[in-house]
Amino acid sequence: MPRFKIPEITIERLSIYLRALSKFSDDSIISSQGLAEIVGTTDAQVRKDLAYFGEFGIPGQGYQVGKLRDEISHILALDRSWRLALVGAGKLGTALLAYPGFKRKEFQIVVVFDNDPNKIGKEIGGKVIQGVEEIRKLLPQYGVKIGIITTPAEAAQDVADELVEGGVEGILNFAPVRITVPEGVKLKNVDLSMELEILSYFISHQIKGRKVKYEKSSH
Amino acid sequence: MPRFKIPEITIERLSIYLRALSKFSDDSIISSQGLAEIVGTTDAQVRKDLAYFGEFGIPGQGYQVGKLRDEISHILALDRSWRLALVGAGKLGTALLAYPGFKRKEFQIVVVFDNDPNKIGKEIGGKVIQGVEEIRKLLPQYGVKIGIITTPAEAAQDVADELVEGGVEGILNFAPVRITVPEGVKLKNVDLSMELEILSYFISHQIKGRKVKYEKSSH
DNA sequence: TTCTGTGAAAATATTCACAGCT
DNA sequence: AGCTGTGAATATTTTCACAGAA
Repeated sequence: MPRFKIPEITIERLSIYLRALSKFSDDSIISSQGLAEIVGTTDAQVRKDLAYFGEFGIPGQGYQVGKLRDEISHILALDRSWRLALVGAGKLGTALLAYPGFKRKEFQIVVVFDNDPNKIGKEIGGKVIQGVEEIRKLLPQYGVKIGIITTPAEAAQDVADELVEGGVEGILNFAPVRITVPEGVKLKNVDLSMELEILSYFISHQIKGRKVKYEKSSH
Repeated sequence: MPRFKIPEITIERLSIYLRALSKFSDDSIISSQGLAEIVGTTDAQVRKDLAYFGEFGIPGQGYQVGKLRDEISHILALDRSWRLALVGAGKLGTALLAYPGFKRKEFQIVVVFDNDPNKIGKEIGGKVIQGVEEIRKLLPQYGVKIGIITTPAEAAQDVADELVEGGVEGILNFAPVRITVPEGVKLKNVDLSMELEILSYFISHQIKGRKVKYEKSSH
């Protein structure tokens, strides 16, 4: 099995498998086919994805759910606790503070920053909002390794730079703008407009499930 | 050029190209290489993506920004107006109502639903919150074609079913659960936890930019 | 027998490299 | 001279199909 250069899509699927497994009891057994059906892929795909990392299954049986969950958690490094910083205490930031997926022991938002003097010092989700100029000083103190950007587009690059200065190793960017980070920092953009635009494309090109040929707008 | 079966990744990139173009004036010219550098891909990739849909460039020159923007907008069906329904008037829903990417003339949230009797009848973002049992009746009246689910996980599948009954052609699901929809309805899951888990994986496997081989947790 | 793990084959996606247009 | 559009070559990802383990 390959040791690195695992495609991101495989990691995404591991995450999906993990969620699907949560519906089963630890000591139950699930086959690659069973798991594949739940998440909408093929049995071969499931086996290939898992086989990158080891031999977790029992031939003739399948995968023991509890063990598989532990293995995937370990692969995704979810058997540790990540400390996160949230920058941008607006509506989206507030929503994320309450989002179930962000309220897990593996991912804890431990500091919140904003640049609005009216917000600084106030509490949000149990955290006192800090000024953005404190980022690079406070991140090491809080042991933050992941930063979440929920600022307006204009501020995003500056905030990213500060987060990098503060020593984060990963950034989740919700601001609707592409930002750049140095090598060695992992950046994930979550672009909500893009998702809508993709829907827009597929809806208008798949009307009634038919294959519709593309029509040029001009010439 | 192919007429259908365009990979989703190409559509994603078109969306990214479109955003990158917004920084330039309509009558400026940009080369595939210039665009590629901004969005972090290759010139060949840009040309290939665009060539699926037509010949938009000028050999020896590049692409005229205004024209290219119009063409991509047309491909993505952004030269029309989509009417959306939002189900789940919680924090995330409220945040989305205010999200810049969702406040464009192309995408208008025209109705909001919730199942909380305390919320129904109240206003949010200028819309009166309707009860979820009204979904299938009201969607056709409002001309809604896209539904956004921001409910808790438990409610998501039921809501999706209602949206489908109401005639939506696309669903953007923010609930942290996989849902299923019939053929002909396009589903996009936005899984915020997954993004964090991917970061978790890459950070812990790329420490100091080194290739670190994976260590099995057992055996 | 059933289902895993995995090479080999097939399908997709990306990159190369260049003819031809401006 | 410079840059597009595009077949051909590569590279990557998925699927097939089967030997071997339980």
